[in-house]
Amino acid sequence: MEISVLGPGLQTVLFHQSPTCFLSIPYVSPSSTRSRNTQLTSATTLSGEDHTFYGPPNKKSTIKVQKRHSKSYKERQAAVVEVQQSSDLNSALARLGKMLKVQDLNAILRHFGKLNRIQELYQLFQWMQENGKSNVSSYTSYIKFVGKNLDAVKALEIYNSIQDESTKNNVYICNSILNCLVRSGKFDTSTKLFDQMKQDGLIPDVVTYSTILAGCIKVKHGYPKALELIQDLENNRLHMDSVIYGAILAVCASNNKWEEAERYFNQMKKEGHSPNVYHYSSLLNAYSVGGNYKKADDLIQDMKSAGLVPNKVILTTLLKVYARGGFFDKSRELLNELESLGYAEDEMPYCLLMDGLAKAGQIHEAKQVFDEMREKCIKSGGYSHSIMISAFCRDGQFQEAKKLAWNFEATFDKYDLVILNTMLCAYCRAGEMDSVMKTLRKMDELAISPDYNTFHILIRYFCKEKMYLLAYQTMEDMHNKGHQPVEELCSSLMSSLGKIRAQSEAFSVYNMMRYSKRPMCKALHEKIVYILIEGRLLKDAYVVVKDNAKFISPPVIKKFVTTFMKSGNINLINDIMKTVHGCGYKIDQDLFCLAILRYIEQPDKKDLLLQLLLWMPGHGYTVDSTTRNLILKNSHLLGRQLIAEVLSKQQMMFRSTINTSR
DNA sequence: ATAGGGTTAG
Repeated sequence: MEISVLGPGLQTVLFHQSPTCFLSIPYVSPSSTRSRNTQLTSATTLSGEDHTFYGPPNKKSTIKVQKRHSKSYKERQAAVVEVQQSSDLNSALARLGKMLKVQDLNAILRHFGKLNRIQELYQLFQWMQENGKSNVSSYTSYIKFVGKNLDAVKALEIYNSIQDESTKNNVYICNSILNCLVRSGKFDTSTKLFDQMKQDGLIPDVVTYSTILAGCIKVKHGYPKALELIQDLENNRLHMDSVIYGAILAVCASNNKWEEAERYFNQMKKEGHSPNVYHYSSLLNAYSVGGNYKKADDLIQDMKSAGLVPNKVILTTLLKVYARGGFFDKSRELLNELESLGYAEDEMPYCLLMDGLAKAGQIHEAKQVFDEMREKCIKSGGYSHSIMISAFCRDGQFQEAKKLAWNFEATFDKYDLVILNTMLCAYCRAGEMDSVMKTLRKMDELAISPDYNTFHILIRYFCKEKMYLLAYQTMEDMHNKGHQPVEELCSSLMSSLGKIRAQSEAFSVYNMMRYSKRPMCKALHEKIVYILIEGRLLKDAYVVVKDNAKFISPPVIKKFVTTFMKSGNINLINDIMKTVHGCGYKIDQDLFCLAILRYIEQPDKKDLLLQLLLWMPGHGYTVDSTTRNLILKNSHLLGRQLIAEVLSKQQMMFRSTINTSR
């Protein structure tokens, strides 16, 4: 059929087996031989488009070819449009698919992708695979569009389903899937996959590095990772380009690294890249944390002399520098300038000034800016409320904070995690239980998951209200979600739970701290042992003592052993003695007495008593006369003969140890 | 013949 499309005049040329003809076969994934064959046919058909394959130069024939060729091109173009517009994709493909080349199908694929026509995207790609009309570019685009439609998992599945190794290592395909992961916030997955790809033979290029670097901007601890990537890039003899510089500058800015940002900025200039407004903006932003207005002003001058005009973002960022630096007169002046330029129509510059004032302790002045915004009817998305509510909370003005939170709810019907946390904080501090519960229900309705801050606010509040079990449950939730509460909060909750006799909950809080990655305060071990003794959770106490004896004071160890001898599991008595002794604790005579009393009460444990008596002398202990008499008095229960033997043996052994040590 | 980045607020 291809022949009929191209016209009979070209048959000989097309089927003439010249070596160059093979060169025109595009790269095809060797994953399926079927794909290869079909590709070969279509490639042969297509090669007619390339005039270099038409043999010796012959002007006349070339023109002729071109003419015929453009006819087929037009037909194909028409078919592309028809497929794109058809209401039944599969039937259109059945009709027209065979005359379309892979690149035509790829164009259709991109067309569907750009219009988010996901269903057709899936269908078309499937058809292309089944008919052996897909290549590396098809995968690249397909993965990109599947990922763009927020289905990074699906995109990853597609990538993982690729069998052929060289396709899997293709840098375009790798970059495409890595970009999907980064954009959907799966940064860790992207870096792990990147490492795997390198191991499997990927040779990354600058695009690969800029893709991963982009992920470092939004992620915490992104800075060291970014440096590692830059190092890796240099080790691979690649050069940083303007895009890479843009990304690393943004990473520096969001990690408060102004010196490093400055260094990269100068380096890029030195290498002949002209910074654009984004590069300037990132560096300016890096200066804002330190409020370094002198550097910021110089940078603006530099920017102007490079012929760039400071835009709204640049000027707003400059305002941020002034406000963070506490230069409120300069900030106000710049805000006026922004107003006259029409750059202060939304709340952002006001927010920057307000936040700067509030953090400098000038709450009243911050509130004035807030009120000024209302007077000027500045558009607000709720940020200014959030800033003022936090400011009031920080300043201890909980009633004001609460009122503003209510005002937020009355004014806006839009919530996100930050405003919910801010409101929660205000309600908790003001003791508005109803509003707290209402806010939590709202959060649940909106399916906004609580974060570290939410949990902390709630736990603190429940503790303050003496609702310790609720605080405990909240902490358990927090822990299960993978957040580690700060130690002070754990420690205070642990003590409070101990006081209300919820000792096993207290122990559970202790374990949350114990098995977190952070080092914990040594005094907590002793604290929990005390609580566990109170709760008669002696087996748990034993575990803590065993693991942390060196942090536990002798009186508490003594209290533990005493309690254990009286009411702990009798089978563990000897173990406890040995362990505590092994930890360097000198066991008092009254403790042995207590243990022996337990054994006398339970004659079936006489073997354990004998073991203890035999263990003692070797470790510097012997029974005193009272205990000895006690044993002898009860020796009928234990076996007279045996007891007499063991006691005399103990005496002999003890004497010999004393003699040896002399 | 397909892949990449960057700016401001809670």
